Amino acid sequence: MTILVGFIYTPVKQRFMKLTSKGRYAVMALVDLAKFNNINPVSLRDISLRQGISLDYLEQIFAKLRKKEIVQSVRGTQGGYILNKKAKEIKLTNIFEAVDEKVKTVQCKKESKKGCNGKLVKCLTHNLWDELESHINNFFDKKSLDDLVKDNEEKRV
Amino acid sequence: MTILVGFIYTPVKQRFMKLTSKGRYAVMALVDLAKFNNINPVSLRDISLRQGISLDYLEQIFAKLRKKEIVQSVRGTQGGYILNKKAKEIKLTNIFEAVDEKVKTVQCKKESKKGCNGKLVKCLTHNLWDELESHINNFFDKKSLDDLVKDNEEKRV
DNA sequence: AGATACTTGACTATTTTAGTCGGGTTTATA
DNA sequence: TATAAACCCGACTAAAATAGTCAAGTATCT
Repeated sequence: MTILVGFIYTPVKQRFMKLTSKGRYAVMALVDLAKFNNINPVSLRDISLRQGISLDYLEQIFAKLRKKEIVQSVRGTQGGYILNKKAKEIKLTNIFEAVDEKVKTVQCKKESKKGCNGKLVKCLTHNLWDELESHINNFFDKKSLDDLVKDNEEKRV
Repeated sequence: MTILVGFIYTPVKQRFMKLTSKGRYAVMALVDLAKFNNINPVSLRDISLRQGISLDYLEQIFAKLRKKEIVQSVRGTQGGYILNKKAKEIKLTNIFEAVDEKVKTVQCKKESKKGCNGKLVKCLTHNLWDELESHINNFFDKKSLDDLVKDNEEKRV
């Protein structure tokens, strides 16, 4: 039963944090790319086969990565993708940003003079989400593609 | 174009990490409850009004919290909910678990003898997701409801 | 010329989210 | 004892997001 008097309830439909297959695929594909990125470009077909990701979906993901200048494309036969920066300089944050995975936990705008949820005060848990956000982003900011490749090589030995 | 020879591609539809309004509402509501949980039970109606969360939705959320014994219900007039444990003993992990917010980053089963994605080896980024999972859960395991209430009181002063 | 590979954009089945809605039952109090 | 406040329960749903698919290109190497 919803009977609210003198109070307009405005639903908040927005998801406030996500991390899905798209982001995971992007990272997996880039680690693969970084590993095989010696001289020749790596084709999406190869990545698709090795990593078990739909080729069509990979194309979408790489279009985004290209726009954000994380990879460069080489067209034609023997073409593919190469990294556009050193693996050390590509942080997880950059990758997730590129493919639209947000780690934004607070939907209240900092610029606005109002508090959260249209109220005049900060919501009770505002600081928590702020903290959480930086906790996670801190992790992503530190981790580079290079770390992942090295981590992977170590485990192989 | 998807032309894969000798390779059966099995899509993974599963989201691997989420944290949405339901979890946020649960935490907000419980902080509210903990603050006003002195002698009398707190009604969902009051929480709804104070926190701007749909009453119907709150009822769903509290049903789950009750099943997990985080809150206790008091029926009848002047009824409501009370905490079933000390605020110090209720960790964020418990809350998120209760309302089905998973922080499970790896979909590969640890028990299975196979690796990830049905392959024989771990996927390239397996360790990353493992690390991320414990990084986040570590944060949630430490934070208790009591911390949040105190944090809130401090900021008021 | 032909094959390989990237490029673009539209389309879609399925699932999830964030609720709503309608009917209960329980209990304090007037 | 009537009533209203509160919890209880299950079904339903609009909208959005996800994880793709599909079609029709263009560029480049051999």
